[in-house]
Amino acid sequence: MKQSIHLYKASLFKSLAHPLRLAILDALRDGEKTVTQLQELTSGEQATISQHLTILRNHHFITFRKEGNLAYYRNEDPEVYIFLDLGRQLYERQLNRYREEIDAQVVRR
Amino acid sequence: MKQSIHLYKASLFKSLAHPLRLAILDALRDGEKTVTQLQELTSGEQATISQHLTILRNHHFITFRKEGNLAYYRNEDPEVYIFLDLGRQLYERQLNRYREEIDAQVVRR
DNA sequence: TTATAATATACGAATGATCTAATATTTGAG
DNA sequence: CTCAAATATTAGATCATTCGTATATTATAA
Repeated sequence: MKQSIHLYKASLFKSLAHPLRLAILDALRDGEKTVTQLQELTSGEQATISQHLTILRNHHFITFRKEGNLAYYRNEDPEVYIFLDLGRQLYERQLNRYREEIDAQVVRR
Repeated sequence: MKQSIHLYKASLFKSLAHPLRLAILDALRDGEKTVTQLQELTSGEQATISQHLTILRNHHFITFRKEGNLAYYRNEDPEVYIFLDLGRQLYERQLNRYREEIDAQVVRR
């Protein structure tokens, strides 16, 4: 049955379906960052960031190394960016469609 | 900054992050289906299906036509399938691991 | 007109996700 | 050892999503 596939895929999408987690992944596009740096880049609370990092780690999108008392996080699966970028295309197509609708309405008057 | 993009993308992912909605989209791969057919294919409750159809409609992934008292739903944005398939391909290894976990849980009940 | 089938909607209950605040852990400095 | 900085974890409160049940709507048939 395909139900387990749908469950898995749903959990995959869910893990990406949060603005802060997307911001974190974007911030890690150009190499590793400490938690503090991620806090500054995304303007999220310390505990909140840490929790979202855990979620992304659990899904193997990111990993980290410890150096002293700093944790350097980095992307673990570059293909997630292909995925995110394709999501961007979807977004843009829908935006264009929406614009066309608006334009059509304006013309009709 | 990019916060609104992240918000939008998150809502996009969220709209796909449900097993039943994924099942519906899959069922519509080979052409239009009535709500009753979708109910049978996905074994979801009538009201539940209808609610999920509304969510997918709001995101312009699907649309429908009315014929008599039947509603024929169909895909509105083929690119969503490229997106769904990419997710599948890229994470198949993880999927297998996860599927084993789920199946093990199902068997246990 | 009444009845029935197909679908949609409304709304509260249940469930799940996220945030906040407090506390714990680890490391290095002094 | 004690302290401070960085990060993680926990518990409860809050918020969002989903589901179940009931009701509404619409089209058709009788």
